[in-house]
Amino acid sequence: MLKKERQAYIIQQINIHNKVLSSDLCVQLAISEDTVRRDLQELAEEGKLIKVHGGALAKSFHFTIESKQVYSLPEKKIIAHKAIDLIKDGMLVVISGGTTMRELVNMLPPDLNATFVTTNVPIALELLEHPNAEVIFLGNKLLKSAQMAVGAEVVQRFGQIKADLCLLGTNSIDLNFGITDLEWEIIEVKKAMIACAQKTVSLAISEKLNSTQRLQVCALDQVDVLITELAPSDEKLLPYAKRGLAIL
Amino acid sequence: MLKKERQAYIIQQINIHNKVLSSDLCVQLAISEDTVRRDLQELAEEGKLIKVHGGALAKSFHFTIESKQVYSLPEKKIIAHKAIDLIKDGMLVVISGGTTMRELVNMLPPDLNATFVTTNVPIALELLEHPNAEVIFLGNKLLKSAQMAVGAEVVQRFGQIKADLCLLGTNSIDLNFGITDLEWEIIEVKKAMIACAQKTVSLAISEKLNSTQRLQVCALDQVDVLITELAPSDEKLLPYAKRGLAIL
DNA sequence: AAATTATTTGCGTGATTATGCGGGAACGCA
DNA sequence: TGCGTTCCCGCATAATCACGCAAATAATTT
Repeated sequence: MLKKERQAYIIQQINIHNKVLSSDLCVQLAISEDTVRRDLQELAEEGKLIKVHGGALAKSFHFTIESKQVYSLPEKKIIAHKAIDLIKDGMLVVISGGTTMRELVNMLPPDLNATFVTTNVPIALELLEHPNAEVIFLGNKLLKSAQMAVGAEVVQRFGQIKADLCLLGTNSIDLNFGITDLEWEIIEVKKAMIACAQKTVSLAISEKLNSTQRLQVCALDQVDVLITELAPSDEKLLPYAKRGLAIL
Repeated sequence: MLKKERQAYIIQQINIHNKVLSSDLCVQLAISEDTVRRDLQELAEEGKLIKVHGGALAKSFHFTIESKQVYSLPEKKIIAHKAIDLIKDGMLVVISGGTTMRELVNMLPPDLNATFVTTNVPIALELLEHPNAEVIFLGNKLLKSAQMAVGAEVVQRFGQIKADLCLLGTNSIDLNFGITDLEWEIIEVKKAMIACAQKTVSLAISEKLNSTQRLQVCALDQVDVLITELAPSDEKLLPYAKRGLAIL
């Protein structure tokens, strides 16, 4: 990867998030911290960003935006990192929404060549920033609360897809009730996503474990892999492992 | 192999990948690195690409220009304001992309009850913020450069819609060539948008007037209304008025 | 057709640039 | 204060570049 490409990538990240961490960048770009630091320094000298301890900030950084730190909870990063290892070149990946997924898309290695299918608008937008990802948006009527497309049209078109992987942001997962969610229209779409993929991965921070909501998305045995921020050996995850789920 | 052939090949590679590595080229073309470097240098002097350490990048490789969005020009607000007056309760509005449209969506009166159809991701996201708008996203493969869905699927689905209004962000409009644009896939979609709507409105800042690009979206007589930031009586707009367009 | 001239190419040399690593200093947080 | 992280500096290495030169090729003239 060329230096200028890298720096363009950094600028892009800055424009999206208003900040970057050196530690993130050196993982995403697979280069040493020194190189990242040198890039940031160079960009700072050109006035394209502001260098700070541990990373850099956008030039237009108003410290009011600081409060929007919700997105970079370290747990979500851990989860995202684990999930990314499952995505290989050439795969067709179905991906849902949520802040964890945003983090995941953001951390995708730039040289990954995969196709992503989603119905979630912010995720699609984030995916478009990736240099090599092909993005397919299954559209229809958009649901405001979830910022995603829903309805029969979407469900039907998932039926025409054979995906390798389904990455599912999970609100509630439980030993008996499986994955559950709140709104009927969302359930419908998630069901279709699971049905069309060979392998279903549930991404959930540990506090979502053993919680339920009103409507069932799928039974536990339809989930192949469970990813949380905990170590796979954590005792909270034991019951799930016993039920045949792979734990990452 | 002739020098011209080689350079044509390099340009072609640049167009496909947005970059080339010197090391790749000298293998692919079976020539020495020196020759490659000399070719790249020559092409760089002709302004056909940008030479960097280790290879070259496409001319269109922006990353200094990113700050353009920060300053939303007041002209766009004026245009947006005029266009909003055309949207009435209960209407079905087809809307394209661009910063002007973003501004427009942003300025929509909160009590407006209308349905919007779009294929543009940022516009969809912006529309979702509106309390009463119903949003329909016609999805398919997404085109990175325009952040919008393109392809036959989209065109076909526009064919199933009868819209009241088509709001078209316009890159180039000209008396003889009508509305023109750059990429074939975008043209296809815009044509479909125009075809499905009763009334087509072109939104363009005045500097786009009397400019053309390679591909035609539609002839001038297919446009019903032209909106610029200028006063309707401005002499620059006279020729368009004479051709039967309503000027706002 | 032969000779001359101009252009292009490949190679060697040494300079320049890019990157990663180690060690110690500086920083930030508890 | 102490600990972990981040930063800065110098150095080693490898890749890339720039320059001159000579051989090869193409173009032009005689």
